[in-house]
Amino acid sequence: MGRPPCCEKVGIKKGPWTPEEDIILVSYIQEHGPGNWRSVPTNTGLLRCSKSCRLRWTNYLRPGIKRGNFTPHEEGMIIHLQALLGNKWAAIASYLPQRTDNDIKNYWNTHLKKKLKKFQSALDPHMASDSTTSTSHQLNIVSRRSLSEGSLDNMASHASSVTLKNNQSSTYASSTANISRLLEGWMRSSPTQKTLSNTNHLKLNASDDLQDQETPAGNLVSRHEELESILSYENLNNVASWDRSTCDSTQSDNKLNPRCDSIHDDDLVPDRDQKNKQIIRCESSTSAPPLSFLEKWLLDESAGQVDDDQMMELSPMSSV
DNA sequence: AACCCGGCCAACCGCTAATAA
DNA sequence: TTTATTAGCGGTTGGCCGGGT
Repeated sequence: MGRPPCCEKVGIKKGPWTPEEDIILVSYIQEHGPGNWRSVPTNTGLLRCSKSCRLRWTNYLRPGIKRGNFTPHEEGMIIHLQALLGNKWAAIASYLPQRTDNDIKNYWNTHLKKKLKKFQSALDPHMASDSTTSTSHQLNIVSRRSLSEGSLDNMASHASSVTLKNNQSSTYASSTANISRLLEGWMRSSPTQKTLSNTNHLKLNASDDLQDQETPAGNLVSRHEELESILSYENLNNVASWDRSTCDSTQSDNKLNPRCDSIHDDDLVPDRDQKNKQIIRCESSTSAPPLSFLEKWLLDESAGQVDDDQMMELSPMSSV
C-alpha cells in the first residue's frame, strides 16, 4: 500500500486565498519550514488541500518573489529563453529567480505573444509568413534584438503604444509582499538556508533582493547578481555534468530537462537530514542548464544567419 | 448609470515522474 | 515489486477590473 491521502477531498476550500489564510500559512512555514505539505492543512486548520498550500507558497508567498512590471531586460530574457527552450516555464523561471513560472507564463501569454506578433509583422511581413523560417528561429532573432536594444517596444516603436499596466492586484499583492518580508529574518537564519548555502546550491529565495527592488538602480544590481549567482552555481556544480548529447540533439524541442538529474542529492548533503534533503531536491528541480551551453547554441545558430551580427552584442550571459 | 467586452492573473486541472509504504 | 501518493509542471479557466459605448 502507498501512503495515506494528503487530505480529505470533502470540505476543501477553493478559490482565492484570503489574507488571513496567507498569514496562517506563512506563520506555519515560518515555524516549520517549507516541505511536508501533506501535514500543513491538518496542522494549520486551513481548509485547503496540500497542493493548494504548496502552490500558494511557491507562486505567491515565498520570499524573494518580485511582482509587478517586467523590466525590458527580463522581457528580453523571457523571449530569448522561450525561443530557446519552448514553453518550459520552470526552466525559463530558473534564469529569473525572482519570477515564478506561473508569472512568466502569464506574462508570455498576455503580453509577449502579442508584442512579438506585432513586431514580426512590422519588421518583416515576409519573414512572418515564410514557412521555411522556423518559429523558434524567428523568435531567436527577435529576442536577441530585444536583449541588445532594451525591449521590443524600442524596436518596433509603434508597438510601444502598448503600455504595461501597473499591477492590478496591487492592494493585496503589497500585503503579501509584507508577509514575505516577515520571513526575511527567518530565511537568513534558518538551518535550511544555511544548508543550501553551504552546499553552494542555487538560492532561489533571494530575500535580500527585496531591498534591491526599491529603486531602479537596485533592480539592475540585483539582476546582475542573480545571473552571477547562477553562473557561480553552475561552475561550482560541474557544468560538464550537463548532458550535452541530449541538449545538442534537441536544440529547441522539449528534451531540455531542467531537473539536472546529474546533480545527486547525496553529493550535496549527507544523507541524514531527510527534511533538508527534500528541500534540496525540490530546489534543484528548477536549477538552470549551464549557460555555456546556451551560449554555444546561440553562437552556432548565428553562424547561418544573415543579419544577426548586431544582435550578438548581448546575450543573456554576456549582457551582465 | 448601466451594460458589455476584453485583458489580466491567481488558482485550478490533469498529467508525468519520483517517491514512500 | 507493487501501488498509492506527492511534487512539479504546463495548460486552462473563472472572476475581477477597467475602458468603451
